[in-house]
Amino acid sequence: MTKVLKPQDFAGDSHELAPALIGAILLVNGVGGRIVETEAYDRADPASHSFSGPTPRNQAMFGPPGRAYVYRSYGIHWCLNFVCREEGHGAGVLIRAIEPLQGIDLMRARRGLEDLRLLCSGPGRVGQALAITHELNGCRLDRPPFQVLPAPEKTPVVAGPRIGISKAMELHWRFGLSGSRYLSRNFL
DNA sequence: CGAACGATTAGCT
DNA sequence: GCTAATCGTTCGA
Repeated sequence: MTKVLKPQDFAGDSHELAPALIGAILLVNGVGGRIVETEAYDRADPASHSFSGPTPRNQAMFGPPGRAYVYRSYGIHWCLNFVCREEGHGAGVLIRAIEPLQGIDLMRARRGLEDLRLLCSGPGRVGQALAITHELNGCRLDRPPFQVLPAPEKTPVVAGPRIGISKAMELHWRFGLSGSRYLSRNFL
């Protein structure tokens, strides 16, 4: 019986939780794999959706930690975040890439793609492969359909600038599993 | 009420 | 490397 991460495990700062989640297992209805890339976002961070305070879209970020914040990206993709820190703070960790491990055939069917390497290597791709939609916004991560298992003690993590943002580029809040071939992009 | 803009991706040059 | 696709959210008038 493997222990799942509980809400209190998500109570830390986003830039501390994001690297700690590298190597953790994320499953949605039993489908998913190992988290190999994350990014941290914070209320005091101009690049964060929560920077300007609560709005209808980002309300989940201001709710209790240990829940999902799901948003639509570019009108096309669904992206998954883990809400962290204490309730009302508006911090979260974006799940940018996972290494496919379970339900691979189903993920291939959802993505219309064979290549393992392209299956979940990007936040929009993760959303499509795991069938993430707005219905999961605000849902607890320690209950079905979610399952999040902790990362091993020794997990080599690398950091770098976040991707696709135009503000706060100096914050190196993108984290990856060192040497993984399932990253959305390599680290310099 | 209108307009600009994305925490992106796939496909083409 | 460059750009279209596509639409909800946010902000200014």
